[in-house]
Amino acid sequence: MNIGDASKATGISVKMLRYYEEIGLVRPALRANSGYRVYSDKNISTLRFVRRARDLGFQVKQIASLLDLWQNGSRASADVKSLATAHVQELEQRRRELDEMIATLEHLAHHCHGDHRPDCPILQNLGEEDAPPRKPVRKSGARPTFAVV
Amino acid sequence: MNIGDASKATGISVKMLRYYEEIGLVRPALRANSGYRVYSDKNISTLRFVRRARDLGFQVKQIASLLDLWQNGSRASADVKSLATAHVQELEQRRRELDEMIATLEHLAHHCHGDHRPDCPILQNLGEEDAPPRKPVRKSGARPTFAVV
DNA sequence: CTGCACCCTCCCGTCATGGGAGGGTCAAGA
DNA sequence: TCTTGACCCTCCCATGACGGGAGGGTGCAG
Repeated sequence: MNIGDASKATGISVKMLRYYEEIGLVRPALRANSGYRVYSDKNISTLRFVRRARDLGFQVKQIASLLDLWQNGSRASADVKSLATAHVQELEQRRRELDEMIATLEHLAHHCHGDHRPDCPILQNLGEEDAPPRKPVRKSGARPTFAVV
Repeated sequence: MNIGDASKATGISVKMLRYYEEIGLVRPALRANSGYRVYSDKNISTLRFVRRARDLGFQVKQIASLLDLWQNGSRASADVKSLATAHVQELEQRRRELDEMIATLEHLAHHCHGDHRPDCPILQNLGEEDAPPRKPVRKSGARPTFAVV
């Protein structure tokens, strides 16, 4: 199987297949004499695992850990579970943030008549003076992930 | 007001204040003889507007549009509203995706006993063979934003 | 043999943000 | 007056998870 077939089989773009290899998430594929990457069924199922984890919003580093656990027969399920629940908590945190934004915006939009007149509670709210000064710090948790989030 | 004070007053980091200026989101601040940026109260309130919009998950380009509308007395509230509701829909899309991930993971984690034994439905699920082949395409909607997403 | 689809590497762009080097400015205190 | 330390400046690089494209090789069908 060449990389294009592997892409179709896994749902991971060709670019990403090469990238995952480059960053060491998966072991380098074997090469044909031509230099083309060659994928085995085992490679494919590993990659499929990766895609699924990615679909669940795991970051590449976490996927690496999951892969380790997956391939290590003597793992403890507790390790997997804690990884998963930690991730769930992060997702929930992001969801809370989204909820807040959505609620605020829907509230404001609901009170905006949305016609030719200029007055609009959305802009009024954004322009108010009482801004909660919130530190210019944004280091923990909630980092951007790939597209899906 | 120097940039550090502006940062404290707005909750935007010094780095970001310079960045917003650089990309043209806000007009360049005046400079003192020393070369230091000097911020007026008006500058501060504009920046506060920016931070609020950012807190609501708007991207920089959208914030630029909002700023235009804000500063343009002859705007139509309909324009603001449509911008806002489009954004809400995007946030809702992301929330749906999060919901799906969370539901799946919680379900799996719930059935994982999480002890010393290796068997674990989470890994089993990720490793299953029936992966929905989903195209390796991810171009529309759902792009990563800053931290909060 | 030609054409086309595929593959290769290498480099750059994205978006919002932080980090740090290397150096100038300013005000308070000794 | 000199020093110290807290600011500020610009410039460049890194992040994460991708995509785009140039420039060139490979492989197979007609």
